[in-house]
Amino acid sequence: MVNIADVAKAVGVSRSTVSYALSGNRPISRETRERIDAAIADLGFTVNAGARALATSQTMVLGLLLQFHDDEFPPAMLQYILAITTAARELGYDILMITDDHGAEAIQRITSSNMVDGVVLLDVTHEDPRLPALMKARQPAALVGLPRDTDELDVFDLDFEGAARLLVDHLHDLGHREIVLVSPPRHVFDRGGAYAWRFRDAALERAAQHGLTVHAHYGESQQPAVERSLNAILDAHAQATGVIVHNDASIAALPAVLRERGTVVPRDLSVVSLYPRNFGRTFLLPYTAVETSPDGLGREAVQQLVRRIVAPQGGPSVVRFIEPELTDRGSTA
Amino acid sequence: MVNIADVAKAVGVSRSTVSYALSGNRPISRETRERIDAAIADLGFTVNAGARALATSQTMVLGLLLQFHDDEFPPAMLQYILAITTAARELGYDILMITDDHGAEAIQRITSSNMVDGVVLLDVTHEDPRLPALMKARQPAALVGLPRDTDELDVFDLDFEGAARLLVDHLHDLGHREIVLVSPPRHVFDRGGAYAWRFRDAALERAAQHGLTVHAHYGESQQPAVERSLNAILDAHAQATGVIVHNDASIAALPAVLRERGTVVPRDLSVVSLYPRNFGRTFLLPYTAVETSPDGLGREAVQQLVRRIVAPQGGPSVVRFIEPELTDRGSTA
DNA sequence: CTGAAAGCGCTTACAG
DNA sequence: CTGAAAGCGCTTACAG
Repeated sequence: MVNIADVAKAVGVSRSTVSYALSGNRPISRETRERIDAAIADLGFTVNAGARALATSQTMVLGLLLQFHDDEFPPAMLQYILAITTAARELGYDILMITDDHGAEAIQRITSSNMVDGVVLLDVTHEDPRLPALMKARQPAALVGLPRDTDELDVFDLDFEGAARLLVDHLHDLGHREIVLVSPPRHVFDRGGAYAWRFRDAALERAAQHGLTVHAHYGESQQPAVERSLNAILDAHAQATGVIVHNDASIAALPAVLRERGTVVPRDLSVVSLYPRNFGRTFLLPYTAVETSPDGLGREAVQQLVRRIVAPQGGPSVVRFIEPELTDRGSTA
Repeated sequence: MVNIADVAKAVGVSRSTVSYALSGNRPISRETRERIDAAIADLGFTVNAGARALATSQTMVLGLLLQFHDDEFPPAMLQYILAITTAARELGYDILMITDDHGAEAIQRITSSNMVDGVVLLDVTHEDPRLPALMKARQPAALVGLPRDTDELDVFDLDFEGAARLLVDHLHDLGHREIVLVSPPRHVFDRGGAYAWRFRDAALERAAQHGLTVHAHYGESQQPAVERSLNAILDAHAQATGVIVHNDASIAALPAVLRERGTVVPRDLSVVSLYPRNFGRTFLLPYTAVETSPDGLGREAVQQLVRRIVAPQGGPSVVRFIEPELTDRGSTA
């Protein structure tokens, strides 16, 4: 292992000079700087991450906490992971992936041992059991998903209420009077996935204002139950002219289900939904939809987290709801 | 920050005694050990990861290198990530996720700075540009995917040749004489995804031995091209009685395509494929298939990597091909 | 069974 | 513009 002392010796300067040349934290004469750079390249020197972390109390690593629930939709989760990793890298940070079942313990483990400078929490629930551990940690955090109590927390999420209103309005404006809503599975509600009821309740409320009839149902998240439940729901409401699908697994399965039923969109049924734009690469999703943005959400969370790391007392906590945007793909009439 | 000196002071012993109590690397009297444990719990002490890494030259972190190509199938990739992270955790390691575009530089960066004790490489290609950086690294590696030159490398992959033979034999034994093969997209071949041609070439060879006619085609990886290409391929070979799909995106899209075409499996067409068992949770995949095993593959790779870390000179390099297993789901006749 | 001390490889006030 | 030295928080031979 070539270390900073080797470089210093090769150049004939002190270790501190090499260190300052590395960090730029004090002026170095052009000549010594160049000789130092040359020696570093020559010897193939790289700063030892552990030593630097020990000296500076900064690891340049962020923890990413996720839990792969059964109802999680793999493509969505992967998109979050990639977006967060990329955003972090752009700011000079690496990502420590934590998928432990016991998130609270994992947070305690990586923060108290100083393995990370901050933490990103995915899939935050209403009463997220990981939050107490987070509050005790020295390091700041950024959440994706809305907890009940947002005090002192930086939170990022889609504006699901707004998205629901946008979609209900869209159907209402087109003249639909009876619609079906396919929500996430019941156990998403049970475990506190606030996005599920935030969307549903806002949709129901808006529909009531419009005098619309809405049949709200839990969808499923795993095949073959997804198809079965979609068929059962559609069977039960043959007179409905529109459907709002707020359920990744269900919207992915919908095209095949509708083909099998001989239902033509939008002639026989209008369909609107809510999913990341690039799901369309993996699935055939020709539906008018509000675009959730795992990329944007992940990126904003990371940026805010890094801001906090750099300036721990940098302003009040933020709760940011991404504004929903509707993309019309002609699946409504 | 409470450190080991604080614990030592609280108990009235030396720092080394606390350290040895922590590691168990030398006998400690029961009484002192208990008082140390109590003090640790009391003060909420946790070993500082950076300091330990510096002292031991071990980080207990593994690097996981992946690149999300356009042709990558999200559910498959996520499964690898989760399997590897879980397997690592069971052995006491955390995962540093690296998704950089320039894998070689990233390897150089995390290994030379000693951020990781070893590296897992996903999606290894025939002439993988990351391998030179790997050979230069102090840390050992485990590859998932077969490179041209496996010297000194621990490599894990499915036995794609065996899988191809198994599927060809299966169709042949049922009396099929003309079959279609849907391979990964052309650019997977171009960039050196050896699994693509290993499967195809073995299938063609076996078919020739049997006197079967095989129409081999590149499939696509992104919608809507996936459906379009499947339809074109099926149109072109209406007389074929069986199809082998070696392409995640295509097999996921196949049920909808066949419904649309009015093709009933296996009455009109026999279908066999190759995909991870639990794709069936996300997609409706009622097809007889060889089960690829991202979980098993990832786990074996991690276990071997950790073995190497613990015993750097521990035996010759291994190239392990997982034996293919056929699950009959009745999609052939 | 336990302690004093060197060392891991950095950074950064302190001095000049 | 540069150097000598303390310190970050551990581990582990060396001694007893």
